[in-house]
Amino acid sequence: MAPEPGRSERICCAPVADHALSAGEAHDLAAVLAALADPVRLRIFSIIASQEEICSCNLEEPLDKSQPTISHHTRKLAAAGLIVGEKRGRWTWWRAVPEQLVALGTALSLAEPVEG
Amino acid sequence: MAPEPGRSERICCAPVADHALSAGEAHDLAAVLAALADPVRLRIFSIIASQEEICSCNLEEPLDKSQPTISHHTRKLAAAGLIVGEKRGRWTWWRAVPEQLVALGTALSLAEPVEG
DNA sequence: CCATTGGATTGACATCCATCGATGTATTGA
DNA sequence: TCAATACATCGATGGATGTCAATCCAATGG
Repeated sequence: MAPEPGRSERICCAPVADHALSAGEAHDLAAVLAALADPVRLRIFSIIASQEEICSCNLEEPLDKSQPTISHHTRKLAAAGLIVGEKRGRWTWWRAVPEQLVALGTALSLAEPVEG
Repeated sequence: MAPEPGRSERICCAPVADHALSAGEAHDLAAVLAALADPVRLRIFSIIASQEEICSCNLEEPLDKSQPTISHHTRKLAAAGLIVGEKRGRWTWWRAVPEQLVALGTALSLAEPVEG
């Protein structure tokens, strides 16, 4: 389901404010942040994450977006490792990946208050 | 220094995965995420946040970007409430706003593991 | 085998955005 | 007053992105 299954989008453990990020670190972290930096994707993710699992057919109506648009956004969220989809019968069921979200929160957290 | 000083970009305490975000909540949160969803801005922020304070003149060289580009990015980070600038003499000194980063991390963290 | 349905893909379009050269503005120092 | 400097702003440009209509594909059910 994910377009790039082998691609490692795992976020490293280093908090943003701990040291100056390298170009590579910034690139990887920005990719995951970009996946959430859209109101529609953020709502899609919150709907998926706040439930056990949900199929795409239940996303169009509350978000008032077309089916291709929903498909486009779920694809991006999956590519970022934030959700995973499983095709059962005719429907695709989406689940959130809590580990990736927690890793993102950790990466953004201050290691310790900047000593002033 | 911040282009929209009165604009409230403060992130609410509600984690993304706790409930389905409203359009307004998603809009506000996505705006802050978008500010960090760029490799150059992420590196700028990490440089600023990992030091006490720093002036813009020390950002161009390590990032290999032009002065207008750096100014453009610092403006966006400031608009998102992630950094604040203070003009002292000829230089503008930038400091990170830890509260906003912590608030972002909180908003993204899982409130509690989804009960299966 | 065929109609239906969930949903991915394609193509097109409009918009946003990162980037930089050129220029403007304010401050410093001579 | 004038040159130099730090930085903001403007205008242009190329690339990325959100959106949807049209289409294609796969699975279901008759």
